[in-house]
Amino acid sequence: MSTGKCPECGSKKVIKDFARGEIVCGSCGIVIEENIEDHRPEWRSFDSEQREKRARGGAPIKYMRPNKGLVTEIDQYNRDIRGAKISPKKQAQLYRMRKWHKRASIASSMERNLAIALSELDRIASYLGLPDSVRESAALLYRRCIKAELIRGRLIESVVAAVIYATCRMQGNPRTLEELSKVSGIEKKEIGRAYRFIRRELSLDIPLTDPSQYVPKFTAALKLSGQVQEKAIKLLRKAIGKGLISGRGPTGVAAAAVYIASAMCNERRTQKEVADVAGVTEVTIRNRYRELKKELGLKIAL
DNA sequence: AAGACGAAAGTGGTTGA
DNA sequence: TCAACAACTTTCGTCTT
Repeated sequence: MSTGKCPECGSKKVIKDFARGEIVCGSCGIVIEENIEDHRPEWRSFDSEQREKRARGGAPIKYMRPNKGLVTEIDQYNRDIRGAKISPKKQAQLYRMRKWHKRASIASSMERNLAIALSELDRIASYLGLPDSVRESAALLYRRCIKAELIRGRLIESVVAAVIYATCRMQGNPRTLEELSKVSGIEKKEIGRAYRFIRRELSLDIPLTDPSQYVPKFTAALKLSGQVQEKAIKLLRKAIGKGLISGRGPTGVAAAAVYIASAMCNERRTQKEVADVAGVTEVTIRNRYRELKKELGLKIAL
């Protein structure tokens, strides 16, 4: 193995040439080792925070993810496969080939981007069981993002997730950032950031999420009757009328309403059960529940 | 024993200077 | 860019069923 010392001449000038996969002695030129693997990360980092985020075990990302590694390249060395120099005429030809290859790549990068994005979009959509209408609108929205050049500098996946998030909300079928994060593998804040960005740049008009939109999901997950569902939505209507929900997380409010409604209909669920399906804590339910009870003057036997 | 309740301290994100 | 801030979570002790 590479000891940092040349076995032939003893010189310490040992050079790792990753482009050729060789370890050579910088002094006498002997090849110490052939076919070495490049253990350098395939990413660059600009500060320690990034380095921590990107460092990981396993194979380079480009082999784990389809499409990402699939770019053809014409390398920069004017040599044939045996390493011999090639004629000036051929060199000129190679130069032109490189040039046009590069141009063609850029022209098709948009197409490729879209292709990756659409397959990812489809994957997430089926994972979340979204209807075709959502997929269509989401795809359309993504195309708008490309046109407006909003993708550059962002992971395709995070934009896709943001687009789906936005579309779901616009169609009154909201998903939480949590859910998107789970199926896309992108961090919640990253999706949120991308979402806010495209909403601003495309000036999308997306209203605040109405808590009652979450109610059917929660009641279904808790196997509660339609009666409870209606009751919960009625409670929320009143609460909204009193301006009780502004600034509150919609899931928390919805969860509290479901909790109250379940108790009122004698189909009681514990705070913990409701909290789990809603993705909030019991404490939050209690806080919302307290507010609802107070403001709506509810008398409930609990 | 399990659930409900609430206080206090901690966390991550938004906002306004 | 930074500090203040609101919403939410975590943790923990107490009370109720």
